[in-house]
Amino acid sequence: MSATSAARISRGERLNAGEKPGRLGSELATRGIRLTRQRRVILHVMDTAQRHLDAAEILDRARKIDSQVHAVTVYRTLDLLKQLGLIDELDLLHIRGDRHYYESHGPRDHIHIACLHCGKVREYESALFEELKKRIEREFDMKISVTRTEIGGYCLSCAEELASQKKRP
Amino acid sequence: MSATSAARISRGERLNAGEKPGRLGSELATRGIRLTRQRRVILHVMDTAQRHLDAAEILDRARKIDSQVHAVTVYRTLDLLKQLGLIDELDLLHIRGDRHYYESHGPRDHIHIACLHCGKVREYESALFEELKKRIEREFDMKISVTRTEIGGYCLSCAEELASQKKRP
DNA sequence: ATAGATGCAAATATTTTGCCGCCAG
DNA sequence: CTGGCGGCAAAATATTTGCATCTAT
Repeated sequence: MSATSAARISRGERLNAGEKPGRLGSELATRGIRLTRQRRVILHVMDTAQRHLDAAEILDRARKIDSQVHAVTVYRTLDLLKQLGLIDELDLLHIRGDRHYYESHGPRDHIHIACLHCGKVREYESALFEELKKRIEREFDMKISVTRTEIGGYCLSCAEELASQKKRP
Repeated sequence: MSATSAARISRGERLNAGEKPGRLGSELATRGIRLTRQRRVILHVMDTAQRHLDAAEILDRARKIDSQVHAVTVYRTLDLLKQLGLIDELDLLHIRGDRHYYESHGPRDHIHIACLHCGKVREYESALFEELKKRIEREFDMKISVTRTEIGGYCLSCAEELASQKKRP
């Protein structure tokens, strides 16, 4: 087709050609992996996300930046990032259905703590958990390469809400 | 249809009418939940499983006992058991695709430790993990009702296999 | 120039739903 | 007897694949 790249880019948030890549982009560049226009957009979405997104949400946000991004490309890019260990795939205890959620993961592991009622997810880093991992590596003769810990319960405000509903339903 | 229950039951493993219910069956009975023929079969499969099964595997095993069991019923029964908190739904880090795996869960939590190469899953109970949960409950003012910890790595034999392949591919 | 990416459509895979007849309690 | 269940088919959802075309390097 004859449209230029610029013409495809929406009016909202945009990615300048010269913009410096985020963490994920740098990682791919380091490994000599081709950085296409679509990948740059998807990586930007992942790099700047403030919460866990599923594939459809990633697609939505990517399209707001560049309407030409396709669902298939999102899936393929997520696969690539998973393979490289640059993102984690979470299920968050299926609180909101069976979708998968993705997060760009930094150098440290963390535990996901989710409220089963309001769905809010908090993160928690813990020396105790690091200790647990070390112990498992020793006892099972195994080098751990990925961990996923999801804990569900009711946060204080939801617990109160539910308790008061129980009194007068 | 006019076939009797007995006629529908296959020649292999079978469930006698008088057979005492396993843990899951007792739980449902206690709660006054109807125990149909199909549920009995599915609960039996879950109660006696020695490893994590996905829905299709549960269906297969159930059909070996009673060929009339349907996929829909398996899904509905699994939902029921999930709701009641009698089984856990695992993803096992998607080692083997995006299916869900189920296990009847006893009184204690355990951590799942999976080899990313051979797919073997081992379980691990840990006082350290219990301590971690207590600490989280305190720090987040939250009553934990479900946890899921999945740890992936390469077991000793797979690590060796992979290392030797690397030398001469 | 060319290996590797993308787009599109169609195929898979998995799980859910509506409706009706059936059965456990 | 009767309200909850299960069967069936069809729908909904989510993800993957084949192939032709395009593009980043």
